[in-house]
Amino acid sequence: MTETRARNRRGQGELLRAEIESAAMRLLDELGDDEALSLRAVAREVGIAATSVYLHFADRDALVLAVLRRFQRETAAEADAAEASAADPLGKLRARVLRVGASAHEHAGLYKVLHESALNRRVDMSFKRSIAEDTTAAVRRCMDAGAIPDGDAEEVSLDLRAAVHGAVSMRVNQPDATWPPLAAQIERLLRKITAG
Amino acid sequence: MTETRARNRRGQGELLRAEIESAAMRLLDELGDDEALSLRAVAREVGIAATSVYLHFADRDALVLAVLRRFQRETAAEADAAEASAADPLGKLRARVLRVGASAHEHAGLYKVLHESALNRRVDMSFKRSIAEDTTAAVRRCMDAGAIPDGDAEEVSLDLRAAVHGAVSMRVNQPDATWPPLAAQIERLLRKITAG
DNA sequence: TGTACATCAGTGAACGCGCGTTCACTGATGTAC
DNA sequence: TGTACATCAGTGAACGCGCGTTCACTGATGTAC
Repeated sequence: MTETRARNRRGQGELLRAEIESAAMRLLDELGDDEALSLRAVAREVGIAATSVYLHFADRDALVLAVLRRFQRETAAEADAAEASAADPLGKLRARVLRVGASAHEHAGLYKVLHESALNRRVDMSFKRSIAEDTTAAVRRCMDAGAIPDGDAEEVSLDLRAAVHGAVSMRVNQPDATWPPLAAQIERLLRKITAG
Repeated sequence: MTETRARNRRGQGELLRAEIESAAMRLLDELGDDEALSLRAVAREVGIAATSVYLHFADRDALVLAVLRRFQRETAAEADAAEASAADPLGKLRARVLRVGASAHEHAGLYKVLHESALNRRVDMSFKRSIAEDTTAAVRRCMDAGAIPDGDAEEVSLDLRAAVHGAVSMRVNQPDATWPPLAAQIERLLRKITAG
């Protein structure tokens, strides 16, 4: 907490940027609310002066956005990896959706900030779109392969994302209630929603 | 805004309570975030001194909770009325779910505060349960009447609520994106999720 | 090899802000006599 | 019918708080000569 932090060597100033981003990511995941994240708390966590954050980020929003972009990038990469580990199109879709759901559940706070915070009203977050598009593509491949009944891939993808988002959101927002396992519910929703 | 407000007659002090609650409800619906609601803003809206709020509410949380209880009560009543206006069990379930979805969509901010705010972590909000229970009961009546395949009513109800919550939440949190009509999506989800 | 100096990494004091809440109070009004 | 007074509805000043952000600064370090 109050331990002193060695100043970075000349030319290594960018290291602090990464430290600040990581600390903000940790705090945001705990808080689940971008407005509750204070720059001063981030600075305290890292062990620097509050003003040092401005060496690397224009303002608080810029810091939060950097964190969210990173979370989105990591989630997308995990989903791609999960998809790659399955053999057939339906297995790939299932693996992708399960992985996205699990990532969201594991990083409840970040998930909330990304999808439920007031930032969505204030700044452009179109970088979120890629996960939706990847899911739609996986649905379409299932249809093309005849693994699920043919239909409107966009529509099925939308229904699927809505259902998974809802299942995750309920658990994330009421963590103290008792819930059946998320994975089982997601598999069931996938089955029901992709059926003709 | 700054207009003067006549003091209530003796014995009519409770009238201010209702005015404060209504103003808070309006503001919360706009803000969609309980932490963004300031007592001083409520007082400004009503045209009273900030301290007057304490005549009727112990603190800010008490005011917010009063608003949420009222929103929950009104939504439940609307859902009951919608259900009553349909004839058969499946029609009743459909009417109920559509009405709950529409209420949420119409009062996006209140919906967010009720279901997505940090209040859920901090205080007891078990009064929310009744809407879930009413949905489960409606599902069970459909099963008993043979209107939908027999099965685990709790499970079907959970899936249905998750899906509807997700469909609403996406729209509420990204109001600027383009979305297909909510009602059509809810009807489709209802069909898919209640099918055996 | 020595040294002046530009640059880099980071600091600390200070600003104004709106907030929740406490406290002692004011002044109109209904009522007991 | 008149009046003293208790009660009710509401006020205004003040508190301490943590916040985002600005600004002038410091001191170590690498480098040009």
